[in-house]
Amino acid sequence: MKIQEVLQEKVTEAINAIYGITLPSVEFQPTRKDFEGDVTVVVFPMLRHVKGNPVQIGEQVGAYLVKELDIVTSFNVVKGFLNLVISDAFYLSFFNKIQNDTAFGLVAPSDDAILVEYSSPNTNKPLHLGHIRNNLLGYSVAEILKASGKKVYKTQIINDRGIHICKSMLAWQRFGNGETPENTGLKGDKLVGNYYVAFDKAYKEEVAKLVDDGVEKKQAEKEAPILLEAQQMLLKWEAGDADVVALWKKMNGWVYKGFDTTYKNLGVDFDSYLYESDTYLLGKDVVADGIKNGVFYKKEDGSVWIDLTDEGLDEKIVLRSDGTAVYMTQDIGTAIQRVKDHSDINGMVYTVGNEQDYHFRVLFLILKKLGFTWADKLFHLSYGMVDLPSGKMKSREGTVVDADDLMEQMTQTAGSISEELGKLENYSEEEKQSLYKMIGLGALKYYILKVDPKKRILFNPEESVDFQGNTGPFIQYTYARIQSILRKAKDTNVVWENETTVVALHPKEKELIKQLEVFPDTIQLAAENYSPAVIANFTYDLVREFNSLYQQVSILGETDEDKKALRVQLSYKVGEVIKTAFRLLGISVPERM
RNA sequence: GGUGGCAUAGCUCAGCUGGAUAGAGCACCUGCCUUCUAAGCAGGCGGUCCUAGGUUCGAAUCCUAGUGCCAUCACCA
Repeated sequence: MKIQEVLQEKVTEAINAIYGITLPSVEFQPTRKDFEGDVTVVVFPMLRHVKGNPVQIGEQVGAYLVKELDIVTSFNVVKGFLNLVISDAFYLSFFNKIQNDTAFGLVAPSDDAILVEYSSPNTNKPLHLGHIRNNLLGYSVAEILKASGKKVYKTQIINDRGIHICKSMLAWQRFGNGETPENTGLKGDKLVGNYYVAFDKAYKEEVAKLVDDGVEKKQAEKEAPILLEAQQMLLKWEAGDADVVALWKKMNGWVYKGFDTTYKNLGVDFDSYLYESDTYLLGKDVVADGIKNGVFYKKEDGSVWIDLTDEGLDEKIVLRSDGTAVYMTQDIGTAIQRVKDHSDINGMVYTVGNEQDYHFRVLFLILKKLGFTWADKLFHLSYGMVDLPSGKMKSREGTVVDADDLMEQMTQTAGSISEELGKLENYSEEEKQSLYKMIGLGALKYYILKVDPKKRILFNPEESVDFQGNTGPFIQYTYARIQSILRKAKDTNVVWENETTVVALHPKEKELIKQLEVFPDTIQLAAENYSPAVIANFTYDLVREFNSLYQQVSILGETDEDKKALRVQLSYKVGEVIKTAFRLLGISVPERM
């Protein structure tokens, strides 16, 4: 049984015995470092039920607990706080229980399934830093949900059709001279992205020329020939024009290959994909039914709307006057399709930036009004933008931090730091490169995931991501250090796999076990809040606690064999927890660094 | 203008959903490598928790109003 449950029961019992009153609940918190004790009972909330002086109540309850419970060895009362000292025996017994539990903290997957959507890029340009945050968040939340006991499907919907890809296609036709990823050596998504930029340049030139000729700017922006041509191309695509479709397939193929490389480097994956070209017509039937049910209504021009003013929102269009689908139509269809495809799911998570908060509020509300009971189980995992000091990133203007470049740069930085420290004499060049990548990406991922998803991130490319302090490499370093201890322990035949027989703990050892103890709750908390940051902060605290122990006491130099074994055991367990926690963040840990 | 989000040390962030003297990292300053990896440890400096009210034993946390920044309110996706 957990310590809080035991204490809860006994504190209630104590109050009942002394005052004859049954408390509905008892409030606990970890004792602050400046006071003696491990667990603190907050007496103040009891005053609502028990009349008396908080200090006196604390004293009485404390005395009762010490008498009745072996695990409470002593207590002190400060104001309304009853600080309890918990026996070493309790922590030792807890540690004995978990030390060989390879699934410590994890809950076995149940039938409670959930679908997590993330990434979902457009196919006309390469992935950038904004996508990195999306991917890391979505992947990590999926892993955390899995660890918390859910069955998880990772998926994404690829926006492979629309005017944006037509722009790249048109520019490539016009200026491309037959360039391909093969004959240029460029990554496919980069090549296609270049033509998206080329389109924008040509378009702006045409607009400027029209304006020079006396056309109104707004008019010119609508009438630039190259834009009209791109719109024509989209119509042809929708009509199934063979040439256009062939070009579309070819260029999307290049992009997918490029994306695959980026995803692989980033270490994210998916269980299934949906393509907008397959789903963009879904939802139209639903809209038709919705009109019959009176959920939607048709305007004179034929466009279809929903009135959400009663819910404090606006009117929203769900079908154009020409009968074509809008974004919302497609999302309605996609949601329904997903429920059909995964009959076991009990919820969906959409990892999409907070600029679309309104869209998802409307989407969920529409689905609810349409009578889908699962609409209540949808969650928009909304996250803040990644901005540069110069402002927002814009692909068309080339002010983006490219995902591949950033990963490469992080890897190089990790490499130069490593070289400088020079701890890897007997590593091959290949091993070194893979380690640098692990560290560089660890720094990047941790940097992004440690902040609350809701918050905006300001990314300054000039000031490189740190490798010291509260960072990924710091935690990886601690893991590597532990592995070094374990290797040496093995070499010197330290036996540490058995239950410990030590009876008294060093204060630092106790602190470390206390931190290990909260790991399972931390995973649940992270899952409830869809927040990898919770895991990151926990891991950082654990590592700091370990490093403090490491500097203060000798592990392998300990002369008492039992104590030495316990410290090795503890090191091992801390290493395992770091590894598990980092796996939930999508970060690998090295044997050496 | 309406709606939503955010505001904590010079900078980047925590703060367990109302508890004790608000915590870390970076930066700056002191110490600690002939002993398990110094990407580390120990310490110092640094705060009007945006402002003003309110709720209560108790507020960075909850409520109200205001200020600032961001997003959003399209027959774009």
